[in-house]
Amino acid sequence: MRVSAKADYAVRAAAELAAAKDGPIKGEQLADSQDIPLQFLEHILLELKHHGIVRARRGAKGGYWLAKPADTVTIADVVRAVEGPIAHVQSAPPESIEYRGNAEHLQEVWIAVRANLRAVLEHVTLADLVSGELPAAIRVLAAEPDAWAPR
Amino acid sequence: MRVSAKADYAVRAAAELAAAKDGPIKGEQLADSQDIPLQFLEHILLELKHHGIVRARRGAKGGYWLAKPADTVTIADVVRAVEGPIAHVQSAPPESIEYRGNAEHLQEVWIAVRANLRAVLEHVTLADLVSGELPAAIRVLAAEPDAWAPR
DNA sequence: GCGCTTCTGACTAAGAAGGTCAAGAAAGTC
DNA sequence: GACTTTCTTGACCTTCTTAGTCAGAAGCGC
Repeated sequence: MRVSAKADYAVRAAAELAAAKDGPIKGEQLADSQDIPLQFLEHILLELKHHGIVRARRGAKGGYWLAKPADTVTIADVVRAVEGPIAHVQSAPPESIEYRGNAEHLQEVWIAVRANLRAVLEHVTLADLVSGELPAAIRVLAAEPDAWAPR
Repeated sequence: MRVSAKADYAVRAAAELAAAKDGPIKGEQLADSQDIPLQFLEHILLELKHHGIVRARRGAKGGYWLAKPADTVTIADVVRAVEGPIAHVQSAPPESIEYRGNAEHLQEVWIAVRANLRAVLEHVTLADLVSGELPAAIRVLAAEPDAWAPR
C-alpha cells in the first residue's frame, strides 16, 4: 500500500518529458530537473521504453521523448510499467482469490480498493499533470481538508 | 501498491475473531480456519495486540479476542497495524512532499490516491465484513463489472 | 506442579528497493 | 574515419522487507 521511489521517479520523469516541446531530452537533464540519481533513472527510462511509453535515441543529439501524446498516457500506465499490476494481493489479482469462512467478503473489499485506485491513476494523464488541470473528480478528492490529514 | 500476505492474513484473522461469539479463540484454530501458517500468524496477532486491536490470554483456556466491538474496528486499523501508514510515497506521507517543476501537481494526485484508499478501508468494519453487508458506496464499487477486469 | 497456550527473540532464505560501476553500441559532428 | 555524446546493458552492492521457522520463557487454569 505504498508508492515506491521508482514509481515516483518514473512519473516525475514522464511529466518532464510530457512538458518538453522540442526534441529529445537527455537523461542528465531529467535527472537534474527532478533531482533523481542519474544511473538509477536511466534504468527506469529503459523499463519505460520496453513498455512502449517512451522512445530514445543515442548519440550527440540523442535523448528521450514520449512515444505517445501526453494526453493519452495515464499515471497508471507509468506506474504499471515499473511496479507491475496495481493492488495485487499476495502477488495475485484480487478477482482470482477465493476466501473462506468469515473472510468470504474480503474479495469484494480488495476489488473496491483496486477500483478506487484505478479511479485516480487511470484518469489522470501526463498532460493533466503538467498543466495542473486534474479531472474534476480528482480535484474534489484532493481539495477535501481531511485528505491532507495524517493518520 | 500491493497488499502483502501479512495484511491479508491479519484482516482474515480479525474477521474470524469478529465472528466469534463465545470466549477466546486459539491461534491454532484461527490458523486452521483461514489456512495461515501458525507461527507466522502468532507474530501477526502479537502485533495486533500491541496496537490494541486484539487482546489475549495464555494458558489452558487462553486465546485471542477483539479488544473493541467489531463494528468499531475498520480494515484500515488492521492494515495499519501490520503494514504501517497507508499510501506513503518513498516512506514519507504525501502531504509532506514537495515537488518541483513539471511534477508540481503530483502531490495532489498522491493525496487523491490516499483519500480513495481511505474511502474504502476506513469505512468497512470487521462487523460489515463478516456479515457481508458492506457500506452501500463500497458495494457499488465492487458491483461494477469493470472493477473485476484484470489490466 | 502440570499441561496448555501465548509471548518473545533469534534466525533464515529469498526477493525487492534503491542504488553504483563499467563496458559497449549507436548516432551525430567534424 | 575519428571523436564525442548519449543511450544500453549487465554485473554488482547494501539494506530492508517478506514470509516464514525454531526454541524457549512466561503466564494461566486446574
